[in-house]
Amino acid sequence: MSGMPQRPYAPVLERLKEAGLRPTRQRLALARILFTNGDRHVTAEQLHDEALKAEIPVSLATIYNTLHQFTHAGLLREVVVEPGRSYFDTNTSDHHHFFHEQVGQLEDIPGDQVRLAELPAPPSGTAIRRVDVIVRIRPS
Amino acid sequence: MSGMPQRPYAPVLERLKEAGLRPTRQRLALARILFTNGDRHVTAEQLHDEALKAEIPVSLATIYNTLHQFTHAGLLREVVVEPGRSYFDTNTSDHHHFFHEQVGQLEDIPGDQVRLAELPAPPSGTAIRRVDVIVRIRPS
DNA sequence: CAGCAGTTTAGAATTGATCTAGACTGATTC
DNA sequence: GAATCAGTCTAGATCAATTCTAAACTGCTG
Ligand SMILES: [Mn+2]
Ligand SMILES: [Mn+2]
Ligand SMILES: [Zn+2]
Ligand SMILES: [Zn+2]
Repeated sequence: MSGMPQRPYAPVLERLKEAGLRPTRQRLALARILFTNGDRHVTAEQLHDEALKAEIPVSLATIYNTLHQFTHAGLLREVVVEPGRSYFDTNTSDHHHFFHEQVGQLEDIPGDQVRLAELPAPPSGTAIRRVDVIVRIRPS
Repeated sequence: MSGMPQRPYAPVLERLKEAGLRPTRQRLALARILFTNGDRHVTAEQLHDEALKAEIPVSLATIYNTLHQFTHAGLLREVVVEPGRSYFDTNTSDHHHFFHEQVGQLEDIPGDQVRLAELPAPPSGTAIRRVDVIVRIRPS
């Protein structure tokens, strides 16, 4: 047992380099957790727990640093749906979200499934940076 | 100087009674600040400051209590746009928002100025509780 | 392999919000 | 109007998420 890691580091290493981020032990490990498991929406706390379970002792401060660096590098996108807690989205393409309030869980809505037929012009002197559509759902 | 207050208490008193909330000194004062100045988007901290400036010493705990009671009574609506801070909206009609990120300020978009032409069905077993559209803007 | 900018980290600090338990008060009853 | 009491208010403690700090560490480059 235990030869090479289940998942290769090469692709995420490449992503970090492209983003101009030094591929440190912690960043590599976190990038692998985040980017080799399909689209994800994680909180800092969740990622921290996962890292520790995967035997990667990372401090919470580094989790926050890394999440923000990845976000600023365009590898992640921050989504705010609840006061007091941020979610980080590995899907950086144009899309929107269901938010399951009881569970605190985000789910993608493909970008083409929400059409904003009409959108007002931004107040003069301002430009639109991003449009977020949050569809809040609950068990029925 | 100082006869009757600039703004009458009667109308807000009426609103409180209708909502089944006992019209206490603090609730009356806060309701007057909130509801007799047009549509507003305030944080707890902002409302607290305003109250103190208006010579109405209210504790921060009461500010939070009141904001939540008003929200649950349908007099206010909570809007989440930033991690770590909630805004309370005196406009409870169906509408959406510009959010000026640099300033931390919300601005109404009339409900009919955003049309969601297409909206996906909610995941089975769930129902839509509310749809929030946040248009994030910045100075250009 | 020396040097150093960039990175990580433990722990303290900050922030917005909530909780607690006791004091207060608006409404109701006599 | 005084007594009563559920509902309300408040100071202060507490909490959860996040950020900050300053010192140790580590990936590069020369
Ligand atoms: Mn950031
Ligand atoms: Mn609430
Ligand atoms: Zn997403
Ligand atoms: Zn509004």
